[in-house]
Amino acid sequence: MATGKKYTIGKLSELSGCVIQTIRYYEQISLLPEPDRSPRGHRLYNNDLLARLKFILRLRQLGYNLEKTRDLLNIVDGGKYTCQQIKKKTLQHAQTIHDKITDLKKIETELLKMAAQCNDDKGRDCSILDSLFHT
Amino acid sequence: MATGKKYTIGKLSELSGCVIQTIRYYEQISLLPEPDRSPRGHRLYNNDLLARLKFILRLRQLGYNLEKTRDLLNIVDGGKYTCQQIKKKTLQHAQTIHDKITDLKKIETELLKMAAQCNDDKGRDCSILDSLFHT
DNA sequence: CTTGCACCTATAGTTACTATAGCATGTATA
DNA sequence: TATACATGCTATAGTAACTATAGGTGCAAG
Repeated sequence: MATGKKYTIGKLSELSGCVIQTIRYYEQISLLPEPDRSPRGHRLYNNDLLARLKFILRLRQLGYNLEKTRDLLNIVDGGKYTCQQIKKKTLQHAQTIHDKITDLKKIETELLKMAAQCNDDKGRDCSILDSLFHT
Repeated sequence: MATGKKYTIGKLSELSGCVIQTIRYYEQISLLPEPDRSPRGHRLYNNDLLARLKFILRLRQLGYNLEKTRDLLNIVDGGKYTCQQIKKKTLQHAQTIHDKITDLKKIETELLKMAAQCNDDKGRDCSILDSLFHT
């Protein structure tokens, strides 16, 4: 099997949906390895790097921050993991997401409660501002 | 009715629960006005400023960013608002919180679905990584 | 007298990008 | 042949909302 296809950064951007600056940024912080370069000095990517970038983007979509993303990449790169470990980490992350949801729900409830107390007046006597000022 | 009590920034920090640096930061970005100064140049706050700071902190707790916070402060400062307006803004903000909750719930569902597909194996054949790599 | 405390200013660091300036090179067109 | 355009490059600054640090002042207690 010959060497696979090579993409410029523009093509990688197109294929991954990730803007060029972010790709370079991920390289800078070593989430992506330094790719080959053309004689002109342009970055050349292959399918492996495309897959790695997509993996990173998927984790970001799922709310992993870059540190957690790096952590997972290291584990996968090292090859010394068990499916159990990955599951545990996944559930831990799900829990942090769940905690955020809980916080936001509390906030939503408070906001709706405040809004419901409003007499919908055209005046300046505002129960919302009152409760904002006295809590 | 004599002039009210004056607090140093340390006291204001204690009374409000806001750290000193943040108080100075809010002053720097003009969320808080420049307070009086002692002969030594130390900031001196009064109850009005304490109330204003608490109001800001409350909005921050409720998920308002500084721009939205500033917006509300301007409205209150201007005095030209109706209770209706405030209610509308409150409900709009509640909606953005709700949207965040919706996003996070989607993420949580996906994470739990992935975790549920895991065979809990001690091996390296991991369905979670598979789905992460192929989505 | 010197140690400690509370305050001061100005500046840099954090996260995860995003945008800009200024440059090189290859291709398409006038 | 000249020039414009596209694509790439590096380095640096800006964003949000703080947080932390360095270096300095002045007062009071031991």
